[in-house]
Amino acid sequence: MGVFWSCGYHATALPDLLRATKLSRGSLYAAFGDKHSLFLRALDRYIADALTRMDIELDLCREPVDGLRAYLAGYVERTSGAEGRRGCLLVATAMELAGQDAEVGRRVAGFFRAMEARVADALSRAKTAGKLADGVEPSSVARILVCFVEGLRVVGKTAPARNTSQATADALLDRFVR
Amino acid sequence: MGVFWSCGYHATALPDLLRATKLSRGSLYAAFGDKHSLFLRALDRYIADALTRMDIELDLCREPVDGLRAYLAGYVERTSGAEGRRGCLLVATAMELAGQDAEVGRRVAGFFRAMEARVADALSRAKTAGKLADGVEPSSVARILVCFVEGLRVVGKTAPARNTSQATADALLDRFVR
DNA sequence: TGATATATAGACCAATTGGTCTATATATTG
DNA sequence: CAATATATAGACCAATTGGTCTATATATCA
Repeated sequence: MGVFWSCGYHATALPDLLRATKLSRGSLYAAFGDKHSLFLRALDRYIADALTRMDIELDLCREPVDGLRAYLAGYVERTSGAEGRRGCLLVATAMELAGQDAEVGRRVAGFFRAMEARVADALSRAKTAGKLADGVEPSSVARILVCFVEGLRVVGKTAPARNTSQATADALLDRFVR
Repeated sequence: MGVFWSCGYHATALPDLLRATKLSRGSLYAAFGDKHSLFLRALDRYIADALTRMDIELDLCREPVDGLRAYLAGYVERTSGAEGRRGCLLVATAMELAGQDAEVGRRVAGFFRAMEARVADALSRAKTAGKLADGVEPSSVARILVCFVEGLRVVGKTAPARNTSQATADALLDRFVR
């Protein structure tokens, strides 16, 4: 997964994968079929990891607004400095392959849907707890936040300062919570 | 430019470029040096186009808030349906190359800076005109909007409906203007 | 131990990559 | 018209691509 993450699909060559998996050519093809299948497995793992992390951050037991803060803080962390420069396998894949490769496209779309649903759920809980500003619609704000964090990943490629990104995320969320 | 836009840097092969430029191999190399230089030229053109378009949308003579609405509407347009699925050369390049290729990295960072400056300027003008909500800081909101539109480009790869994206953009801007 | 299954290294393959070069056309110009 | 400059098509190149296959180790197990 790491190689695809760092280099992207096309720029990852077989020798890179052999080095990373410590497998021989034969074993790799026996285990995964081909490069594309292996990539799909890596992408699935990346997506699963991201969603379980979200589930932790937006834990149902927690104050929903605290969960959203944690969720945004996580993105700030991963999109600044060196981590930011490394980028995101999902966003890179979305841009590189989602338009042309149907199997990839489905996964990418599914991820965005799943992420949006989780954020919307947290916002709904915050709303019933009376923590949202007037006229804030969970489903709509969920879409805003998803776009925002994915945009952070893009801008993160220029390795921005953590403080700046954190302040930006705070400024955004503050318009929705009370 | 179009080929790189549709396919990305690595996935664009020489024959594609020959077909697109209607040049012979020799002429292409005589004119541009190599694939990388040609790509840089395409990227520069794409960036220049994007910035002049912004300058039109955010025209100084216009009401600044109207300008911001036009700017967002333009992104909504380009990130939904088939146009959305095609994606954005700049975002794709940011994800594919910005981390590894310094020349590309500089251009990408420069573009984000230029875009943010333009948005911040429009917001400043809106603020002095008393059109912004209380406590809205132009520089901070500019960063928010840049992240948002770049996020739109990412999510746009799944070809979302125009109405949804437009409603999302409206909901966001409405939090900042009065 | 000896027999068998599994994994390894790496030779090998056709196709494609980015890039160079030359012989031929096609304009341009005197 | 002839002479020259320019652009063309496409042969050619070494390197690399994803992928297959075989001979050799290395375990596993009776």
